[in-house]
Amino acid sequence: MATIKDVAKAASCSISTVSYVMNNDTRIPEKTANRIKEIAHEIGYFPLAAARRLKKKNTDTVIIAISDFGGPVYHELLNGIQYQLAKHNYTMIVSTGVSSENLLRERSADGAVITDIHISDDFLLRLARNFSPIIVLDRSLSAENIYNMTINNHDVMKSFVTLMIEKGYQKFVYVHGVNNTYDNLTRYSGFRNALEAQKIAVFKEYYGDFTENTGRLIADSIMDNKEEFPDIYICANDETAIGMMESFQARGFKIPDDFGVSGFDDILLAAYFNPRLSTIKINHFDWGKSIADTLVRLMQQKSVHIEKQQGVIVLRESV
Amino acid sequence: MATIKDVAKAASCSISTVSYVMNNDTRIPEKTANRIKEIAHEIGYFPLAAARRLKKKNTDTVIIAISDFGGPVYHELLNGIQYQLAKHNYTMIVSTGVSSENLLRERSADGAVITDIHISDDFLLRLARNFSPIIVLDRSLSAENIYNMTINNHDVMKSFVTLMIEKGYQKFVYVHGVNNTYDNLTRYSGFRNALEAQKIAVFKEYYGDFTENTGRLIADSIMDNKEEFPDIYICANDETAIGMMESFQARGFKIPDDFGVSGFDDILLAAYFNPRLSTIKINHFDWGKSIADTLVRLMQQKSVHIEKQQGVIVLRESV
DNA sequence: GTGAAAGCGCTAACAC
DNA sequence: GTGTTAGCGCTTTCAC
Repeated sequence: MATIKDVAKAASCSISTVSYVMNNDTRIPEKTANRIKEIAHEIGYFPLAAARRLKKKNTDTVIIAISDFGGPVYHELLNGIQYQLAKHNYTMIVSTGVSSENLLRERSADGAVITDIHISDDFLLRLARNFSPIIVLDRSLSAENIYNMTINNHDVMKSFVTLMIEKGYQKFVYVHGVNNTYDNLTRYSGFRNALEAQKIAVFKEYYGDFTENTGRLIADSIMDNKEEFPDIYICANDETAIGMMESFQARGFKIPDDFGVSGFDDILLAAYFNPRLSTIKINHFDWGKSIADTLVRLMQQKSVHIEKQQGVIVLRESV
Repeated sequence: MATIKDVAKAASCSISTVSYVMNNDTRIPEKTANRIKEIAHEIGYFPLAAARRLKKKNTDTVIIAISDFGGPVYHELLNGIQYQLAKHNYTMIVSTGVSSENLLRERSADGAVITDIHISDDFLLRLARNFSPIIVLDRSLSAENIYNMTINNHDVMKSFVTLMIEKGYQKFVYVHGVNNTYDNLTRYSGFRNALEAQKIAVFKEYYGDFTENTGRLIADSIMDNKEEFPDIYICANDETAIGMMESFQARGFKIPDDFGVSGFDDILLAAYFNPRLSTIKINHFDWGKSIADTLVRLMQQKSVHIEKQQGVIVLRESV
């Protein structure tokens, strides 16, 4: 493997000169620099990350720990983060499961974004003693070096349900996402609060997992068991809502005539589905960008001002 | 930041003893080892990746360079790779765009899997001079240190189209994915070859990009322009096929009565869509596992035997 | 403008 | 069983 020594030898100069050139130090005249760059290119030399990191004490890298590579939501979020990070010349690496824990523990990056429910609060709290900054998207966790950049799930869901009550809906069902997750819990409590404020009881609840497929299964079981329909199904996210609508429609039900269905996220498909899905729009790309900006400022020891990412209500045809 | 020195000092031993303990060297008696582990844990010490990598000349890490975080296909592929890599105690990192190139050039891993059309052949060829192994999934590239683990797109597509001819279909349309990609080109040539073998001319071709949304747009434009329908639309992948079917059905067409539609990949939704989509099944999870196994063997300098991942024809209702 | 040399945090060969 | 030490490939201070 070619090292800085090989280049120095081939260029008959010292390794420090090569290092200066590789780092575009202006002290080296252009002519010399170009000659050395050419030699490096020819040899196929590029500085080894491990050596540079050890010396410089930074990695110019950011870790995004996600729970899963699927789903239309992460997609846009990751694109937004990557887009903005690239502007600041940071390298982004995405990981799941045990890989994330390895990378974090060994401090393979200068900053981290966590949205993986499999990583425990304890792990993060320990990590934060030796690692900063950590931005969490999937929980509310307070400690030095940990920053929360969540969505205003509760407030926007409460507004949405209140609006549905004003539109005349009375019997409300909530279809949960993965239980005990921050997103599900906060959306659910917004839902409850809206009903309680109007002294309306919850008609029924179902338990899903944020996927289209489980949405289909829930609707199938409702129809199979001939359960009574509410006025509206408030789903924890769009995918669940779309899965349910697919099953209901397959057996001839009309939405919103027979009952309404709403989602959360505003994924691409939401606007294309028939009926077009009413939902709460989260601009995941923008969210990603602001996460990246905040992370970069934190890594540069600059002050940050964090606000919750705002969801906005999008009324279409399904309610 | 806590280093090995801090632990040694706190434990009143040498840094080598700490190192042995952290690496579970059996020379250190359990009692001592536990004491030192406890101290390390208390201090919050964990070996720094950069230092270890520099010394050991390996990273125990693998890079997966993808072009995009979206889509149901990558999802399963990545899960399969991660699943199998974890068994061998490798850490997996996923990256896109310029991040991938940075990581590869700086040799931040011991092996790489490439499925990102934005990375040029030239880049890989240069990289392969200083980096091995590299497994490519999205092209056919022959050089030392580069290994191809592609799908038998051509052959299985040819078999599928031949079968369709036998079923009586005569007028064939091909709906392309992203042009010039390996997957699209090889599937298309399988399609062409099947027709040529039976002296059947291609009825028409459309140009998509592997997405559901573009599939919808293509179908919309076909109907808007009142273009003549073929007997069957052979789509480059499932998402395109499903997008087209959605649009056709929205305007009252019946599949397969009015015309057939086929896909490629067998994504989860293919089996749930109405009509259930006939397609060519790629088991992406298994593919991912065998990619991981091969990569691990290569990193261990063991011999490998590579075969193309086999697609299998799945006939359902849409043709 | 260029070079010599220290040292980042770790592993492992070698010595005892 | 434990400690001493060289050195991985770089960056950067300091000297000239």
